[in-house]
Amino acid sequence: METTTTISPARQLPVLMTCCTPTSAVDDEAAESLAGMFKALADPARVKILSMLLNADEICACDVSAGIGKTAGTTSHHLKLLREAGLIAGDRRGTWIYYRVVPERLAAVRDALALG
Amino acid sequence: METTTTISPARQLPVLMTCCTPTSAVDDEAAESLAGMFKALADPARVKILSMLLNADEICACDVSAGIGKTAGTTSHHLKLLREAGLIAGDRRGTWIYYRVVPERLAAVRDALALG
DNA sequence: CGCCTGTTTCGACGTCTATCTAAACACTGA
DNA sequence: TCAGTGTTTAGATAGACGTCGAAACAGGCG
Repeated sequence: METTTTISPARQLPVLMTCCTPTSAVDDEAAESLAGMFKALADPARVKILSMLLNADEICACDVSAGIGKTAGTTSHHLKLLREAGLIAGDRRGTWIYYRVVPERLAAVRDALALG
Repeated sequence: METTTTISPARQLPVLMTCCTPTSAVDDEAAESLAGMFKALADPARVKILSMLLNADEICACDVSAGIGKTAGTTSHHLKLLREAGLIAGDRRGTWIYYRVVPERLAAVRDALALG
């Protein structure tokens, strides 16, 4: 066992970086939280939903099911996961529910991958 | 069933966008591929590994196990997943294997989340 | 060559996840 | 109020995933 790490401050970033220790970089809670956001995106159906939301400012939930080719129940399940991850938000207007992305939240995920 | 989507060209992006259809935005293969990259990041242990790699230019595989607090077998498993996703690359130099991130690949994931 | 250490693979186990059907809930409109 | 449509939840099932211990493999070193 030998530690042979090279520190590169220029590559450090605020989200995935905590300090300068070569071994452990993020604490357990941060890793868990970050992994949770990635997990919310780790499904083709949810990627499709997100891409629909990125192409249109907002979409009716009634269109999502057909858009991803899944049952209404399954679609509701995926929307719930994305909602719970804070990546999308929906509000009911009369009969239908309209969903839209939460840009700040999406930016947070993106920034975690920044290379400085 | 009624389609009530609003198109916003300014928000369209090259990765998650294919055309202007409000329902389906990315094809199945693209969604699958993108979801696969997110899945590779959808675990606290792998997030930690990536953050270690972002803080240091390269790290010895022998340090990863202690860094994430997992068995050698489990650590090898996670490194393999990250390697197969193309997010990290490792080369053997003598006794040890040194890993480093693949910036272009990481940037690809990041760009998929771009809001334009 | 044989030993040692680092790394990977294997087999197994428990948990989580995606998916469906069917039932329950929410809201609108007559 | 009731009927109809959109949405969510419940129950069930099949598959994927994380984890471990132990065995197998690989490369230095005496």
